[in-house]
Amino acid sequence: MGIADQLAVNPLFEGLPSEHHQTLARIAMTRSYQKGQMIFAEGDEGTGFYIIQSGRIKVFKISPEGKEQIFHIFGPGESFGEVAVFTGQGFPAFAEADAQSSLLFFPRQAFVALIRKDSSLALNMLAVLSRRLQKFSALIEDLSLKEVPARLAAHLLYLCEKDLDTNKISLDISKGQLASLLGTIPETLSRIMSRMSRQGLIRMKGSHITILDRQGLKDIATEGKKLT
Amino acid sequence: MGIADQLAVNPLFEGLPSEHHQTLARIAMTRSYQKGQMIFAEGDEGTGFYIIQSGRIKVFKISPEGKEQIFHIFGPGESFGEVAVFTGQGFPAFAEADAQSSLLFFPRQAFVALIRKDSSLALNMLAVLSRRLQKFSALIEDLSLKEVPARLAAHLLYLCEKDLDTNKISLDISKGQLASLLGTIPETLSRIMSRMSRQGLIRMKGSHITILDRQGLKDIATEGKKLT
DNA sequence: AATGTGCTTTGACTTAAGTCAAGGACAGTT
DNA sequence: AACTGTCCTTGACTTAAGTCAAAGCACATT
Repeated sequence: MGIADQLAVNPLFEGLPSEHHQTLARIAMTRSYQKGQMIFAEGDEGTGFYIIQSGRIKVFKISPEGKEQIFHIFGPGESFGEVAVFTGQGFPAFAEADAQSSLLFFPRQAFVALIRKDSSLALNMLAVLSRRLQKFSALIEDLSLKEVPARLAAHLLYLCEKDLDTNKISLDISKGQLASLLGTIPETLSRIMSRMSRQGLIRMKGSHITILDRQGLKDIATEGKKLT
Repeated sequence: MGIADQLAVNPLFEGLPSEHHQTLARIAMTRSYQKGQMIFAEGDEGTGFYIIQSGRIKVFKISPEGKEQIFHIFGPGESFGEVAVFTGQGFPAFAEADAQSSLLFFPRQAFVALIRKDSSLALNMLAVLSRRLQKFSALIEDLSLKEVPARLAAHLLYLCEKDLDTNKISLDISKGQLASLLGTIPETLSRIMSRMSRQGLIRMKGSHITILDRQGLKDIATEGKKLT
């Protein structure tokens, strides 16, 4: 499948005339990264943004003490680094390959020129950023208003929605990373997971989790119900 | 000053041809709100967005227990509620007038039609949303990676940047609201402020704060230095 | 000046979650 | 099968920040 065909099915570019997909494919540059390799650092000049062809990218910040908060882990088809393109300031966070990854890089100038010409592209980009803003709102809400058990419960239910009708989840990230994604540390996550197991809310076996009591989790996630 | 003239100096609309300001002024509707009046609730359908002519708007979320996290307090010239326009989903938070306010409401359909025609408007909107995303990133970072003293120190320095060269700040919101903005509660904020006073970092007199040791605050805000 | 109402501060206490340190479990390699 | 490194779990302890309750203050109104 050519690059233009990949772009045609991407939410950012869907609905655009196919000659625009051609143009986009021409300005895009393919870049490969090893697991653990840094893509950009916080403060780096935002010379463009990325779309993931394959692999997985972790976007995060680091505290002075070295603790890391993962903002999001992006997978194939998703884009990141757009914000710096439009603010003209540096990247607001770090990005690192979480697995061997292949990315498409869109240079800023060329992309902005395109967006100027095609207002559908602009609206698609507005939709993508707006949705991200919503995600961030939810994360802020969780971090400041909810305790770790609630955040975990919400996250498990979220993961479960993807492959609905089954109650089995297989984590595709390490528990340490999950902890960072939830704004906590591995020890705390581990303790809370065993409490949830003991209470019959979930069953855990390595990276496989089965949800046993959906309602129970929902109560903890949204109703402020406590986990004993 | 007519509405079109106000719009011409708004970051969202600057640089646009003046006939577009006319058009925008035609589709905008003026709405007034009393202090404490709700503008929209979380989940409400996003039928448009707002620009503040005068007054002050608080955008926030509420936990099941009733605790509130303020996302942002917007003042004259700023816009809010855009996200729902582009995601097509409901508003992700509550908005309430924090003072008697006069707003301009831009209905979704008409505004999207305009954005379709004018790519500069689209790019301005992208810049506004991107900057908001950056702000949110910073808030997430603070909430998960930093303690309350660091958040307060950063906020004081931020307030101070606005009216530079003087070290005096006069809070235009209550300390309770400041606490909520920082993701904490009034009691905790109060204690930390008196610790900062005792250490000679700030002087406090009602809602007037003087920064005595800028570097000291900076160390706490960014270097993970502790407040004894 | 007196009263009341809504912030703000302070004190004593509780609690969620982080730190430090020690074992386990597990996967891949030799 | 034994080894090695990494990740996960558990336990004992510390700490930041939240809760509850009681003053204290300040400002507006009568």
